[in-house]
Amino acid sequence: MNRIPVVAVVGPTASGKSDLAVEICRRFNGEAVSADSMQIYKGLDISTAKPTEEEKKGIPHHMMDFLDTRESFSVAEYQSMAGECIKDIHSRGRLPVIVGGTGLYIDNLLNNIRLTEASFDEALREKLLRRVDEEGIDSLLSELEKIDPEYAAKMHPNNVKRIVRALEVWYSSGVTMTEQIENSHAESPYEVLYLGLDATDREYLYSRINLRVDIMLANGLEAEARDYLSQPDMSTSSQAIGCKELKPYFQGEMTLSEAAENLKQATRRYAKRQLTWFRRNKEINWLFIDTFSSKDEMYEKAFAITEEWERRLQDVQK
RNA sequence: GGGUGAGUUCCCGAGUGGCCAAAGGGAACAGACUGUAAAUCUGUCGUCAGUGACUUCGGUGGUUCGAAUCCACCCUCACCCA
Repeated sequence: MNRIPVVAVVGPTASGKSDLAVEICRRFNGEAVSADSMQIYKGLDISTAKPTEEEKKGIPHHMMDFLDTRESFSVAEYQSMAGECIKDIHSRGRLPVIVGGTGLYIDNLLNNIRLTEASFDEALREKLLRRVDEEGIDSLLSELEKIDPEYAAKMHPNNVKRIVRALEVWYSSGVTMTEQIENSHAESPYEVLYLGLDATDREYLYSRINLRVDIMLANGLEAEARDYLSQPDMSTSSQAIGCKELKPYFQGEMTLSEAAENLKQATRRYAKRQLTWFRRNKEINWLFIDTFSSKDEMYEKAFAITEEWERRLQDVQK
């Protein structure tokens, strides 16, 4: 079976993924496929740090800027939509370049994880959540122990979301979470080259984040947040870092600079969690942005790795 | 000049004679993660050797078998009176 070659540019926020992806696309005839749980939304241009038209340099960007902020979204939808994008780009003879910081989306997509058959049942979740309030989580955890002792053993009692989800999967599909995970490993249709961005000095990354938040503020983040927060009924998008941190300022509970500090901190913590996620993927070719004397030098290194990967792919096909 | 209150481990903050290396929170660091993932959860968090030792609670001295906790003086800060 011939796999579809895909380049994946991953890393924490503010590490320079978008720029690198664009350069890879320019050099290798590619198109970008965003893997970002928040850039899928329309609006929120500043807070989610979407690349501007100028920064895109004419490269098509898929899976970005198409969903209303009131709509919820999930990994499963991402996986199937992005999968279609990849197929389409490949069929046109171009290289799909996945770029983003949402590790879950990337892993599910590129490893071709098969999720449960059963679609998400909101009523069931509400029912289980109500039971948590009424009976306490211990009751649900011991129920899970009877159904799936292996998975239950890994659950901390505070981990309400995952305990509820495991029960949810069982009651809606008759499959335990342990079985589901075992069954999920399908063969991947992709041949992936992972390029990861990080910094040897964490402070270097953090100062880039701080700077970026200041730039966002200067570019009108406040107005974007005011506008966003004025609309009701948001789901997935309400979790985005950017607008919610400014709310206390709008409500007069803190100064703008205090809110900005919180926003920077939330972003730094997010970057750290992203790193934790990506670091366990041993296939990633890490590029440490603070070890290059210029952006171009870093791009050249990335190009070299990509060229070698392409060469190896061609050898295999011969 | 007088009075009152306060100074605790990176920060906030509890502790008012032994059970205190010192609650709790935050930050930081590390980890997890299978349909909410920019979310959620966990662990570590004075130092060193790892069931123990050592140095900490503004400073100095004292009381006591024993002090972050009591006493004296000093330093700093806040507020009040002049």
